Amino acid sequence: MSFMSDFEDQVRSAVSGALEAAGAGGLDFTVELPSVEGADLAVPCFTMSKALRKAPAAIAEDLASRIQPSGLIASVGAVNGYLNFAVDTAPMVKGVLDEILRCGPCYGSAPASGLRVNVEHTSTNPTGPIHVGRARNPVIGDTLARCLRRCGHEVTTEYYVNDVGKQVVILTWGVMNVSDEEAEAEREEHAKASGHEKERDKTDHRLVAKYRVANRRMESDPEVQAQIADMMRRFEAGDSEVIGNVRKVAEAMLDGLRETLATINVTLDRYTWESRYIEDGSARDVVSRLKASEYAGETEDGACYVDLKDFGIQGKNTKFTFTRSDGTTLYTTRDLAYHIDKFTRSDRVIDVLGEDQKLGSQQLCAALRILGEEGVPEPLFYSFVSLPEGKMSTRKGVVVYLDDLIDEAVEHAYQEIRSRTEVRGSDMSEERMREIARIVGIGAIRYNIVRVQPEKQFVFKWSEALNFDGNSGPYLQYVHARACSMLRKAGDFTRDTDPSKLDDRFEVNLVKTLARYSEVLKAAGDGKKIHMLPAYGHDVAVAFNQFYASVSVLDSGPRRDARLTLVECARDVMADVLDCLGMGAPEEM
RNA sequence: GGGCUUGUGGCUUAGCCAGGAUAUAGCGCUGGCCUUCUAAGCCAGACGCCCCGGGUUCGAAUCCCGGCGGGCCCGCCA
Repeated sequence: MSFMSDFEDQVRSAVSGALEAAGAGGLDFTVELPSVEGADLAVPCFTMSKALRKAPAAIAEDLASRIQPSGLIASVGAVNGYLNFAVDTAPMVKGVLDEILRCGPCYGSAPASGLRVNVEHTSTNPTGPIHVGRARNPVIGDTLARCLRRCGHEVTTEYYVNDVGKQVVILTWGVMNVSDEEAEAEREEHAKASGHEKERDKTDHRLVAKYRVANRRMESDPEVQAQIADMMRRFEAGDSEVIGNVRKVAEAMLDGLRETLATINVTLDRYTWESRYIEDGSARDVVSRLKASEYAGETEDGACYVDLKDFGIQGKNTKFTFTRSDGTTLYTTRDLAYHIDKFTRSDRVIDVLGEDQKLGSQQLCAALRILGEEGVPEPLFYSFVSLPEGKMSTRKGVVVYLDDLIDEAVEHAYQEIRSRTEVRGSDMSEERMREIARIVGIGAIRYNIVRVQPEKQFVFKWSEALNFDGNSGPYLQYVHARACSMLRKAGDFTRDTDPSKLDDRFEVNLVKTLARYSEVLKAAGDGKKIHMLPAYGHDVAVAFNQFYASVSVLDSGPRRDARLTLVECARDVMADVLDCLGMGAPEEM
């Protein structure tokens, strides 16, 4: 149990007691975080006004006079119709710091819940490199997974690989039919158009050139179109040669994507291939179960659907088709089989999806209910990232690749580090500077993505992506590096959590901020509000920097050990926040 | 056309679901702070009809209704 929730419990019972004494026992009230300084929790008295037939201000005065500060409650006051409570800072400071030192990296985390949570994220079609338009998905998904682990759950992250369908078949046709020379020419042209010297030598970038050429040729050449259509037919008929080729190409592309994901600290526990649900017959099973349902119907051509109008789906989207007229399954049918499968191995299923999937996800949930499945996936939607000039498109080449963004951010970080080491006259090695530049550049990218609520539209701007000041990833990392530097310079010290030595307002404020961590993790993980986490990290950083600026830790006589202990605790919490954000925690920068 | 979503200082953004005190923070802007623990920092300041109009309420950025602007979706695609 965290310190602040103990405090809240005491406030609740104090107010209940006071109401009882005032002859209004059982009256409902809320406890909230005050927006004014000098109070740690507040109880608004406006709602009690009617029942007590008294002005809120008078109620607050009356209740305040009936509460004796005790336990963790240091003071009670009546202001503007609110009951304001201040926490007793001494036990708070000691309690929180002792807890951080006792728990180590587990501080803030909840005990094991035994709940199996599956987080599906990224799942981009293996037809081209990841671009910033889609980059929100892995960052949101990975951050959420890290939060959920800290909420005590057994988390599995999973990538659903779409190796079925026209797009991968076109790519496969391209890989088999477009010559390396032709692809190279395409790459050069594309590089020129996007302002690069040359395209990078990386599997996914090499393969996507063939995909682009294949798309162009298909549009202009009916013969190519026929070949691709033939491949599609053979694929759906279960031709093992075609399926094998497609799988091989998709694997190669996926290797490139995995490499990119790994550089931004995203690794997934499991890759599930869509074709598997055709092979193992579970998609067919879904078909026969849906056909047997009372909502099933069939078009004149023989395509099958279920009508979802009783499931809250509006307008002309109520017919959810699950087989073509030739009887073959559709993406959505296989997605049903996939979700049924996920629920056999998870208690809670979360899908991180682009906003274009909203209707599809609703239909999926309705179909699962028709199938009598108990579990329903929880979608987490994000809006697309666009460029100032408009939407990104792999095929048109209007795109900023995540790999390019990473390079740019790392280079920018390197320049910053180099100029700083010069100013400071430190002798950091070239290798070390490069290493830290990676941590800082990648941290900036991840932070920049999660700091905004997922549903908000996001226009990609280099100036924002490369902002290393203020509300940025490097700002948090800087605090960690500063704290490490101080602890390095301090040498050995004896841990001291004596609150009488930590009574400066900035010290108390820093501890209060550290005390909030577990609540933040709960909201960010279980509540799926991951943007709370970067905001919290920013709060910790601000509190630390204020403390840093107001006292000279290494030169503070009898308070030195206590202050160093606070520095250590702040650094450890910040290190965990950074890790939860999938960012590195550099010891110098 | 219908559905979903979004609109908060010049720009970006928190708060909205569970309505309450002077609306959060960053960039940018103005002015201060490095002989002393990393100035990627700290301090002070200016900048807001919380898209518009109604309604509910003692009280609305928040809830309801109606507009307007942006985004997404409405395939026997994936």
